[in-house]
Amino acid sequence: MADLTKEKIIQQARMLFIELGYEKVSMRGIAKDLGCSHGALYYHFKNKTALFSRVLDFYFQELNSIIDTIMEQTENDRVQELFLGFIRFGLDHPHQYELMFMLKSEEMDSLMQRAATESFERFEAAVKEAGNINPQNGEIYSIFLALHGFVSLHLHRAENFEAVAKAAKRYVTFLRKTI
Amino acid sequence: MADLTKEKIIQQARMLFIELGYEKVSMRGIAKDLGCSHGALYYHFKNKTALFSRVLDFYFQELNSIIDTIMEQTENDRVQELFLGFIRFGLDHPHQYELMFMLKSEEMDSLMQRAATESFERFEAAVKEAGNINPQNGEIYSIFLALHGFVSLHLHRAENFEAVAKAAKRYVTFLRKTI
DNA sequence: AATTTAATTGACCACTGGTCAAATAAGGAG
DNA sequence: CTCCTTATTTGACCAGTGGTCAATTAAATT
Repeated sequence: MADLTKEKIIQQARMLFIELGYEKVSMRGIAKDLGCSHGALYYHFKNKTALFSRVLDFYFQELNSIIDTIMEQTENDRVQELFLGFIRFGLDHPHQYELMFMLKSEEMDSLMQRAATESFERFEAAVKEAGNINPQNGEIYSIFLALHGFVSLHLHRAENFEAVAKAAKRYVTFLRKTI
Repeated sequence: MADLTKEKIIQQARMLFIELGYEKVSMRGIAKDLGCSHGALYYHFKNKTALFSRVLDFYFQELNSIIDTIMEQTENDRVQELFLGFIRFGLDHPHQYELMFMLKSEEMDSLMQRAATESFERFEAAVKEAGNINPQNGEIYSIFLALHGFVSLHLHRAENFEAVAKAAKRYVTFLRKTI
């Protein structure tokens, strides 16, 4: 027994959520893919929300590692890379981005905000370091919001990042002017 | 009979969607409030989505009329008023805003885009007129996206517009610099 | 071997969106 | 008024959902 671990459940759920979105993934669906009953899932996670919040952690880790990778570069304009990197991440992983930043859910809010805030702080620190600046008054937060606006409204119109790469670059240039 | 009109259904649904959000409103719930069976609703609207899209039209009309009202002013900086007006609308009607701009739904997309696009065009024309400018390359669209970013991320953290009025004004000033 | 603990099952509940044959009401036509 | 057609409305029904829980099974401990 016990080959049904929390980890295995999270991994399976992770793929399903990305493929189908939050609503269309059912606990029974996850259980079926894992070859167990849906009741078993409720032994490991108290409800669908709790399972999803664990999956969310994974998603944010991915975004964090993208930021880290960009910061390891030396030759490029890393501020621009950070801005574009965020947009690219959103548009190339639309379902995932939606789950991370566009899902509304009472109980989820605090959990999501935890990871989301952490990701933002990493983003903010990276921008400061890359741009060798130290703006206050939440200017970087404003930029973050603006990037989110771009992503969220292009999410389902654009096929992927490449499809709006030009517009994204223009937008990023437009935003850079402000700091 | 026939005192159950499309209009009555739309009005009741309109309030319920705002109060509870899309998911938590059920056709049975609407029917109960109207004193009819849920089956009757399916005579007037082919499904929940179709009913909701009619409700959405109402919501966008409200936004449109806010834009119109601002444009009737003469003394104020109407560009700033337009930007702030959009943010205020979003934060003071969070549920409604969510339904208008943050709901993802396959079939809904085209319908929502129709009304949303119309609203944006009105916004764009207003900004051009108020600012006496004619920017190209979708700069106004960029600003619209940026405003949406601000609203969407403050939607459930802020109690209402007043709670973030200062940040909103800073943000708007920040955006104005770009055109 | 006996007992305790960890995990799993599947029947069950109240709910959802949606369908549809049947019942009901309304309006004309003769 | 009757007959027929058309416009509504009902409520049983379906497949599906998230969630609960007593009963069972497997594993570890004594």
